Amino acid sequence: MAAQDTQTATRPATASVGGTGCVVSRVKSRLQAAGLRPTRQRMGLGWLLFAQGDRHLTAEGLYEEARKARVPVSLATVYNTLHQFTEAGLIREVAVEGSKTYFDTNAANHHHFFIEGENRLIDIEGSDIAVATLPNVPDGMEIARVDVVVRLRRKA
Amino acid sequence: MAAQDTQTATRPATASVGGTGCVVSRVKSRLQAAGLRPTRQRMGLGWLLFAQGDRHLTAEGLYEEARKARVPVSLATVYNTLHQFTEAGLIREVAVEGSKTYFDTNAANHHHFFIEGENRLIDIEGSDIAVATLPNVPDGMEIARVDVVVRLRRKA
DNA sequence: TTACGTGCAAATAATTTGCAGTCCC
DNA sequence: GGGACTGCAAATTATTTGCACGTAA
Repeated sequence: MAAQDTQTATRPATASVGGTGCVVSRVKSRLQAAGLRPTRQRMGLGWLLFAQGDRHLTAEGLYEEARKARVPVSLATVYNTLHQFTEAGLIREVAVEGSKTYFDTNAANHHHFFIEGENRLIDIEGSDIAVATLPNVPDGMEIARVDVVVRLRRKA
Repeated sequence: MAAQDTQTATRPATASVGGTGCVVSRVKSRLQAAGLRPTRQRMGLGWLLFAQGDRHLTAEGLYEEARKARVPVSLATVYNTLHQFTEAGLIREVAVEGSKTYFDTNAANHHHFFIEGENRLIDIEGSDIAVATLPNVPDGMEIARVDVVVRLRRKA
């Protein structure tokens, strides 16, 4: 069943838990649903992550944004929080080579363009790509996820 | 054209440059074709990399093998050499999340299984997977490569 | 109150770099 | 011989951890 999910990019249902319409309370609800206390830092980072549509960022990047947005938080907490959010399924890590780890605020299955040289990620719309035939999976294993990265370079 | 290559996994033509049949001289030829002096270290690492079929390894891993095989080489040189080989197109980096960088001795386009928990990579046979529809590429860009990683987990 | 969070600084882990000495062409 | 290559150790970069203090339930 994981195979089919690969082709869709719908938001997870949790996006509207406790949907009062207010972004802040929605962030709060998502945290609580994940068993995380809605502390000032987590609320602030959650706001930055979820209030602006789908984004791809690094821990450093989010830390920088938090500073600009006057969210009082340390870099270590940004790392901790990103991992907790990932564990909770609110965001996910994107597998790209390179030293830094990128996090994607869209936890639903979808794929990416990766711009070589710029180290930038762009979402690929769900309907624009599909994995046709899936390979035989080794015994005792199942597919957790299928990641597709289309690497782009500037045309000559 | 990059799109179609995605589905094939044939070895690159360079694999047989100067093919006298002897593995050592074949490694030597490949290095020279890439403009790299066939030094003892590069020959040794080239042997380890190419004489055993397709492999996926980290710098640390190759260093360890070199030690066991009595190839005198330092870790720094292993890193340098892996990057030079990558630049020359003899091997390639595989994009998987995690701290370590994996190198693949098969530089041809093909895809991978990634075993979660074990951090292990397995080749997917070229014919077993295919990307059906490719997305529209942004203006001025072209596809450099398409990477597919099928993440596997042990069945419950 | 009290367990969970957070900040800071120090610790790791992977990788890169500077430079003196070595080796291939 | 001379530039390319290598080894070592020190430097960098990204990330994690230990521990004292703060704060939500």
